[in-house]
Amino acid sequence: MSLVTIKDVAREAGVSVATVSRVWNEAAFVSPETRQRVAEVASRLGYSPHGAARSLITRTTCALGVLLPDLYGEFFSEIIRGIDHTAQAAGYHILVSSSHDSKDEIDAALRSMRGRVDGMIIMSPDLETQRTLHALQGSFPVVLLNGGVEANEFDSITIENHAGAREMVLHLVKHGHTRIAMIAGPERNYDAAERRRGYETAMTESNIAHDNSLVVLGDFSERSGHAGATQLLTLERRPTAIFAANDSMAIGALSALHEHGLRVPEDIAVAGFDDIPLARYMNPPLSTVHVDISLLGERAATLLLSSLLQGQRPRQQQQLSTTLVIRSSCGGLS
Amino acid sequence: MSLVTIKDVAREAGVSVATVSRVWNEAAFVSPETRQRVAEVASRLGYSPHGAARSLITRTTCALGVLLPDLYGEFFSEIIRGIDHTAQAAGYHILVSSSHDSKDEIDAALRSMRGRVDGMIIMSPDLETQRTLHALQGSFPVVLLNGGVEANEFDSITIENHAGAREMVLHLVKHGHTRIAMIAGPERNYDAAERRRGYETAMTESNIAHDNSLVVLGDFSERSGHAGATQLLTLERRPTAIFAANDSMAIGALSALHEHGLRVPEDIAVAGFDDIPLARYMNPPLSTVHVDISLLGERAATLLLSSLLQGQRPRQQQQLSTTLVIRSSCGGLS
DNA sequence: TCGATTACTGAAATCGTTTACAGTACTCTC
DNA sequence: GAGAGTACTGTAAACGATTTCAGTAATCGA
Repeated sequence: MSLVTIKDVAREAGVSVATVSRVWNEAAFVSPETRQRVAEVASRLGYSPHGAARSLITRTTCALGVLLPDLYGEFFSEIIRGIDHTAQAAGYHILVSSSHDSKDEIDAALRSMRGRVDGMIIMSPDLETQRTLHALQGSFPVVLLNGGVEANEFDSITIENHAGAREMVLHLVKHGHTRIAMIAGPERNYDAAERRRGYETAMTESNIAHDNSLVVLGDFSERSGHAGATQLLTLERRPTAIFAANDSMAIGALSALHEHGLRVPEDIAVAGFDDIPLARYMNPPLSTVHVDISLLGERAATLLLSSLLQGQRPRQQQQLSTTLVIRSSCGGLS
Repeated sequence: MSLVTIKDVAREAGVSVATVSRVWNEAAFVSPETRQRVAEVASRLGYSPHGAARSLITRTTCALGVLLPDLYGEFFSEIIRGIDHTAQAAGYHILVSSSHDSKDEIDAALRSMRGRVDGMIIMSPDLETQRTLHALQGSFPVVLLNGGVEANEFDSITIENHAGAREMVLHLVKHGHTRIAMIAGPERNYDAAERRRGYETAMTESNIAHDNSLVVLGDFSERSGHAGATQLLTLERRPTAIFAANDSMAIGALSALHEHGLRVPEDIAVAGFDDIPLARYMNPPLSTVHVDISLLGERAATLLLSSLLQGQRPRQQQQLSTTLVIRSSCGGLS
């Protein structure tokens, strides 16, 4: 693979390396014959420039780093998909690294990506790690997903977690539910915290007394949703609706309810958050707060690319809006 | 980010760049005082070595390239997850690139990764592109996922598609089904072709006359599974079981059946392939052919890493075995 | 015919590292 | 006190590209 260098091509074609480089980059004036000959030799030898060497001198790698907390489920695959599509269209690669929760891990990942990427997209919903990022401010083009850092330190895109959750809960209230349970996400997770806050806001606005036993904690996995719902069913006064902080947990909850012989939505309503592609194929189809996840990735990549091209410019904070998608799992189709 | 170089550190610490390099790589003898001083200056200046420069001289990038057909759904997120975990543990990064179907796209992706990765994991189920890969043989460490290339050209890992599909269909037959439909995958897709072949083998072995109208084509998406099932329901003699070439399509099929008011498995049995994490949370829980997808990724990464370390060695062809997971969607729990 | 312009090409510096090689300054050993 | 080792450190040559600068040959206008 990396055996044939620009020198080989130059020697074989009887020109200097400079000329080969010029042919390759279609830069300056090269006579048609020379260009032709070099191109021919290059393709015969199977030459393609060495990325590292190139980026050493051009000071650009044409690669974006992507740091994610963990690669699990459709949520992350959709994000990566969005980022990759946008990056690829602009001729960029993406360097993915997952499972970075602790400060040290993030630090290490950042260091080891130095000189390999032109900028980074970081999704670090854990509230703890925000401080690490703080230090890094300004030294490197970064786009934050689901940050929760103070405004204008970084470019960032956040989901309208609070508004979306509030809206869904209000919808449930509107359809007569008052005992609405929530399967919340990890406590230290920013998105989870905001969604929970949205739930609480809606409950308060609806003058429903707060009942702590109605909120159980999950970790965004189907398994934890299943466990959460099971726990809720043991309550003396059973909730009439369950709002899960993401679709995976909602799906786990659905399955737990079925196991207990409960009908959804007749006996108990269920709603999720994210609208992963599978949500509409559930039985019953899952009502959820729609987030265009892949768009989230696209936006992040676009933002990062624009900041690479434009250099210094004011930081941008974007919000990704959510919409209610009412299917039949919450019984509020009317 | 890339402002502070080894020279800066050297100057600041009053030593040569060689010494700094030695401290960093913990290589040769450096006096404790010097080491201490250099380390202190380095961390004060926030130095970390420039990846490109480093890999230029060391001729190693500590990165693996991953070429995928498309990043969609849990299947791919699980694969990437498996690869990333293994790579990370070995101190490697992964460079992901998706949506490469045509020969030209794969070519371009391969070229542009030159000098940026030490080896590649390629998943190119399309039978067409196999020829492109052929050309590349031997020039670069490559592990193929779901290949279908002739043995011993590359390291490869393939799923036991044929055996798994056959086993599932035999299971359905054993439970009394004779009109078994299949929602197959894309025709030019290797995995899809093998799974279909497994279905046909099982039908033949069971002396069930082949009925072409029982096989409809999908593209591995939920949507196409939904469409496929809908189509099958229009048949005069309705099938009593549907075997989908992957879980996403099976899930789509489930949803179509529910919409038509059919009970699963009482009216019609459904089975899938892959056992994505969600399968068990379906309603009813989906019977499927279990594939440890994340292990597939891990194995691929492990294989590639070992070939990087060991250099030339005989090619390895591994098979990833499948197991039947009978849940209630196919009614054969007994 | 001469100088200027144009069109093309090559030599060499550069990017930020690693590493072979060549010192230097000790400490031992006899 | 000479020679040999040891422990450390610096110089400089790579790695494979890009790019500035200068040089050459051909063409052109006067």
